Amino acid sequence: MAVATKTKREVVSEFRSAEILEAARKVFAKRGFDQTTVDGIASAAGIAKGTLYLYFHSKREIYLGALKRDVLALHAETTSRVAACITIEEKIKAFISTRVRYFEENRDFFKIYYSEFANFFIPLASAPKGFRELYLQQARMLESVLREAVKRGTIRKVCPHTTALRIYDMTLGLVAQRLHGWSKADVEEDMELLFDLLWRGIGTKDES
Amino acid sequence: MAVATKTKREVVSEFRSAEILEAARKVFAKRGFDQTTVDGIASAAGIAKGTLYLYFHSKREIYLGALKRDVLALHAETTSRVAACITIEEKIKAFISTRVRYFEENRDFFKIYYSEFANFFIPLASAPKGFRELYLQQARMLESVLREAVKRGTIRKVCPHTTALRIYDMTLGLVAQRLHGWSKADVEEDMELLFDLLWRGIGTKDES
Amino acid sequence: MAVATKTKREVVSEFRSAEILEAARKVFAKRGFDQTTVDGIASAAGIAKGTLYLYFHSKREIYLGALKRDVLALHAETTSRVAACITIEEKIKAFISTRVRYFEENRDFFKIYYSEFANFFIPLASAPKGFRELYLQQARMLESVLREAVKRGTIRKVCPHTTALRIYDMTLGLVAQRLHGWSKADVEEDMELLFDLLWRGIGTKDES
Amino acid sequence: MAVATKTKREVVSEFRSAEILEAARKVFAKRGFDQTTVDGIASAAGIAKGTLYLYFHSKREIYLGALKRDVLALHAETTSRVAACITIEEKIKAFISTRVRYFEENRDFFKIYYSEFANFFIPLASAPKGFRELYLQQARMLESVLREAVKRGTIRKVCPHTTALRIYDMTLGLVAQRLHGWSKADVEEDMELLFDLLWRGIGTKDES
DNA sequence: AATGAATGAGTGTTCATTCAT
DNA sequence: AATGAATGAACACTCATTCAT
Repeated sequence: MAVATKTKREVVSEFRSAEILEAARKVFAKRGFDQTTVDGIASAAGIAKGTLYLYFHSKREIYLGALKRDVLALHAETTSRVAACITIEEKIKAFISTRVRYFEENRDFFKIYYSEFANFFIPLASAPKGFRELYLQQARMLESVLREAVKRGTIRKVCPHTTALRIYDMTLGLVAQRLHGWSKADVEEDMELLFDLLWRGIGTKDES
Repeated sequence: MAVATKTKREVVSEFRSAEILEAARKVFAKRGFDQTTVDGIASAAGIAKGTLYLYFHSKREIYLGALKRDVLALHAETTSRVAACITIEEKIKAFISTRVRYFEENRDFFKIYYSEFANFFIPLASAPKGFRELYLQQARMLESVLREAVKRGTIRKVCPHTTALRIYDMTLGLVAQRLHGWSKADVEEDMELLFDLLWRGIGTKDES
Repeated sequence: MAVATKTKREVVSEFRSAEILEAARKVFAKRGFDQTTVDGIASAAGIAKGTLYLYFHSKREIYLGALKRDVLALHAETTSRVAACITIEEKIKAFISTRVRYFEENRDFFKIYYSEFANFFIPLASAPKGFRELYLQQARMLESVLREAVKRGTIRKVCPHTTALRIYDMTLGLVAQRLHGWSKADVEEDMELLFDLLWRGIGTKDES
Repeated sequence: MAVATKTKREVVSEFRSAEILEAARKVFAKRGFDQTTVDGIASAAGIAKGTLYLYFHSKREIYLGALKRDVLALHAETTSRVAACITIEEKIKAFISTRVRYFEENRDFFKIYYSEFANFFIPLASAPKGFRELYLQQARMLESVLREAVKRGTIRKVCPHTTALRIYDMTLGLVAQRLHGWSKADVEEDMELLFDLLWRGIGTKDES
């Protein structure tokens, strides 16, 4: 029973935490870290300010919490979908589409993710310690996919490291520009164009 | 003589402004807009806080001033170098190399530029009014270059708009990752790889 | 119980507000609006500066709050006491004595009231919007008393408007000079002399 | 020649001082002491801020200077005009009319004078040291006129001290209300009514 | 567990005064 | 004498965090 009680408490607690993080994500996405007030988060979450501090130790922790779950989820999903593909072509497509879709469905998350990414040189008060590494892991995963493909001769001898980073950049950039409304095409088309550019290059030699 | 005096004052004034902006750029690059204090800028510039307000009306104005000159300079230089090239190949290379070099030589500027770029969805207190448009102009310039090339058949039928944005993304990303120390190659090599990826694609068909 | 709790909170809150206003009145009376600092009010009230802002939105609001309650109380009391009298003689005496006594008992309030009154041409940052009207109301009330008396022939045909203003002036002046220590007489005597001057004039014709 | 030069300098200097004070009076009358900036005075005077400090040691000194000359002039004129009259009736009329006219013609001065008067309990940063005495002198002058009249039996046995203060109050009040636009009558009529009230009282006994 | 009142360090901006030219 | 750039203390207001209830 003690176990049951504890479990129930934990469940309730986790539920509350999740609620708070969801509210926080909205506010952080709209205002950024510095312009977001703890009061704002509290009222968005519909709870008292003091209550926040029962679940998190600081504004910074809330921020990281709001990022972390999604980052992990996104990375896990990306990794597993890429792994599930067989050909290099499919793997790259999976990488791009998983990320783009996740971001499209979680725009608030994207805004924070992207902002954080761009602010890595500016060690924000908000800056997580091991987050840099976390972001990099995805590029590394893609990198190893490319390395394997190069080794097998499935693609030409590109530098897996920099190429992975370029794909990473373009994927993020694609989502960003879509959010800005700079793209009128639908997601599928945008992703197709991105992949096409990547896969075939812009040379004239063998247009299909 | 009146002219000389006036000129002298103006020169001194402009010199001071430039000094302040240089100091401000450093601080903003290190801490970001919100975490930067006016006191911090003042002491970095080696002047009293009140003196700042003789040259700028607000922290925001200092920030924009710190961005604006370089943004305009970068854009002007990019545009003129691209225009000076004849072939599409050279034009794209010029676009990439001008920007990458400028950023490499003005790292503080890059940090602010990139951060501002990534925070466009988050209308920061610092957010300039027409800055979004300014950034976009560069992509548009590149876009028209691509459109022309497509029309002439110099490159295959890519979408000029999205392709331009991709190039923009990758260029910024390249610099960002170099600043992070994620690239051990020298700039030339990194740019070459980027251009190569862009130009030839990652397909195996005609490796040289 | 919910009601009780709410009431308790409200009571505490109102108590705090009142405490703050009382402290504020002292400080404003001693230093005037501009020379009073919010820190000064806070420390006079024995609370932290931030706490002030839980009860008032701005220094100005504190200032107005410190004035308003007493202004309303004074005006209400004056009006009701005057109304309770029957003869014009009693009414005027009531007007004078109510005001003089209230001010004598609330000297800090008087200083602010008087200062505000004298600064009506100088639209202070502190200047309330409808306060001018509020002050004027009292003169108008007295004016209508005088008008009625003139109509009934109880007093001679004076101009009710200007006479009311003169009485208003002299009443304020009396208190002011007493506060300055320019009068050695007791309040009753001072008021009696004022009324006497008013009522009989300074002519020699029918000295009693 | 040395004398001449010095004199010339002094003349120029006094001329500048006067110009500054005139400009200062306008600004102080419009904004009050605290809300007036030295910059504001300088630009109203059409000179550089630093130049002000060649003629005055502080903002406070400018303020006092802006008051002092007029106060002395007003007091001198009042005293001389009252002295020039023979009957008590004329003397009182002269007291009132001299002051009212001076104020009507120097409204900026009045605003400062009145404001300062009302702020005597609030020892403003602006508060002059011997100014209190200066204001009081006028009342005392009038007081001795009244005392003499009482002694001679020209007026009834009023308390000269308090009566003088009442006349002082009403005179100031009259001007104040005129400036507020609360009086539609012309100056002469307003003064006549004031004197009439004073002289005959509001009793019904001997209406004329 | 939940609250929200209380705190006080921190910030952008103003402005009287000084001083080198 | 005249200037106006430079100064830095001062101030209103905010907000992350704490804690008594």
